[in-house]
Amino acid sequence: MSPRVLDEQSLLAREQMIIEAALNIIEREGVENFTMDKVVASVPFSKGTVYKHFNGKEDVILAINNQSLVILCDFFARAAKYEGSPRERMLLVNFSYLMYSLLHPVLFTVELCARSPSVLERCAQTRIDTFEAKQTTLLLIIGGIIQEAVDKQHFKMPETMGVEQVCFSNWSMAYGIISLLSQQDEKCDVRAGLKVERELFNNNNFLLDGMQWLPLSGDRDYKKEVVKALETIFPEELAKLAQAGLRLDL
Amino acid sequence: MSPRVLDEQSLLAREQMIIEAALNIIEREGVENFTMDKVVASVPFSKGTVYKHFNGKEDVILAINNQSLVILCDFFARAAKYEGSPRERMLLVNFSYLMYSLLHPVLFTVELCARSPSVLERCAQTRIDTFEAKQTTLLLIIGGIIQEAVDKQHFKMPETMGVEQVCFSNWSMAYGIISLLSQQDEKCDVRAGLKVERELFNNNNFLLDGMQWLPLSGDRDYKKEVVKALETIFPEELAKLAQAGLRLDL
DNA sequence: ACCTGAACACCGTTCAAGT
DNA sequence: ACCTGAACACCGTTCAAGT
Repeated sequence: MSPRVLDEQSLLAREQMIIEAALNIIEREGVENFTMDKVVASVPFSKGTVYKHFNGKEDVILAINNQSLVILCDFFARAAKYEGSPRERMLLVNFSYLMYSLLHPVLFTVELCARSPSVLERCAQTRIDTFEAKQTTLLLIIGGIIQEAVDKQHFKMPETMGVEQVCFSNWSMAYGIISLLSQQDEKCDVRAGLKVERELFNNNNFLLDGMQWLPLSGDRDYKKEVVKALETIFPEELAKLAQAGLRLDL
Repeated sequence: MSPRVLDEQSLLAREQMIIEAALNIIEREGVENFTMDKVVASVPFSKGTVYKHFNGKEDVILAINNQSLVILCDFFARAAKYEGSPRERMLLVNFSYLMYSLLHPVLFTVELCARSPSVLERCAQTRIDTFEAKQTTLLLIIGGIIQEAVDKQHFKMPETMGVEQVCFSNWSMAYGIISLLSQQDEKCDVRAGLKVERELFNNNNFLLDGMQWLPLSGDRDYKKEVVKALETIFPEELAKLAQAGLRLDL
């Protein structure tokens, strides 16, 4: 009898089951209470099999994050293809990141954990490679908008910078704001009076104005434009947020 | 015989010993390998005593972070009192955060961990309060610079914003850049071509230019000023970095 | 009043034994 | 070739017993 070799198909299916089981646990109990034992218990395979797919618990967390990035990527793409000036779409991409963090708070929390050094250091290199690749995809969407702005002469690239650097400017700005303000549950001094959507809007305008990316915020009512555009791009998502009592207040 | 009651003095001394032992372990083995067992083994008290001081492992991590913030606070203060325009000092405060992350990479890593939701959720409320308080102190230093810029009419506060919001703009910008670029060890696509000091410098100028905070970057050679100021404020620290092969390349 | 460390439940990971 | 789950080492946390 020839040795049966598992086809890639079913291997992937199994991996997918594990990832989904893990996400379920995290959604019910929080990342901080996530364990491999619980995963194994809620999946029809043994520990050994689970460990054949994943280096360990941290590796599972990164795997979840890698999947989440597909959702985020879709958000980015929808924002990027909106018809509007490049600058407006840049703003919209950042707001799509915010939408993502609000609609999928657990996934966003997983992302924050996945990025923390103590987790990343325990992951399989191939999974880190996938993570990097997905991240690059996201940055390329931003890069495309920047390139278009340059082509349309809305924006003149500073001599000392490349496209990747302008990408990173935008991304790190949004990441800083959203990650620092996303742990909203506590009643804490520091974040009092800060509204994530407003800070994101303001900072984005400052940053792009500082880059001289036209049209400047003084010449356009970006607030109105963003509100309108979001309703076009994310109608169902906004409804879902409103249902949860969350309303963007620009 | 009257029951001996431990004075606060020795309680604090003991807590300090535990914190230092923990930091030692983290410095040797990394946050990801930090355990309470190891702490107890390297300290002359029993498990029970350690747990009398700390809610658990995460609580110890936050305690370390709270202490580290004193060092960071000193860095901020030194940058803030440099003689120079408010805008220059704002830039310097952000660079002092960068200096801190380079000089104390382990402490900065601990900060990233401490901020991650899975850790924060397990800490004692009083320790979280201390964390918030220290954070507020940091933001107040930034706030003082902003206030001074307003007083000197270098900067007109946007009508829709308060001082805390401008503080947060600056802080989140620096935090986003430094935290995303600080896990430098891996050879990863995304961060290729990005230099943390340069991105921080550029983004800060964009942000402040966008805010119309005078003097604008076109009217001043901030690069030269920052280099000179850092040599004045952090001479020993820069030497230590250079010794480690790290040189700020603006 | 305070401290100790044994004890327990749980977790991560491995690998010899099975099919 | 692949899977299983017992086994092990370690970890976090508690608390009855000691001083």
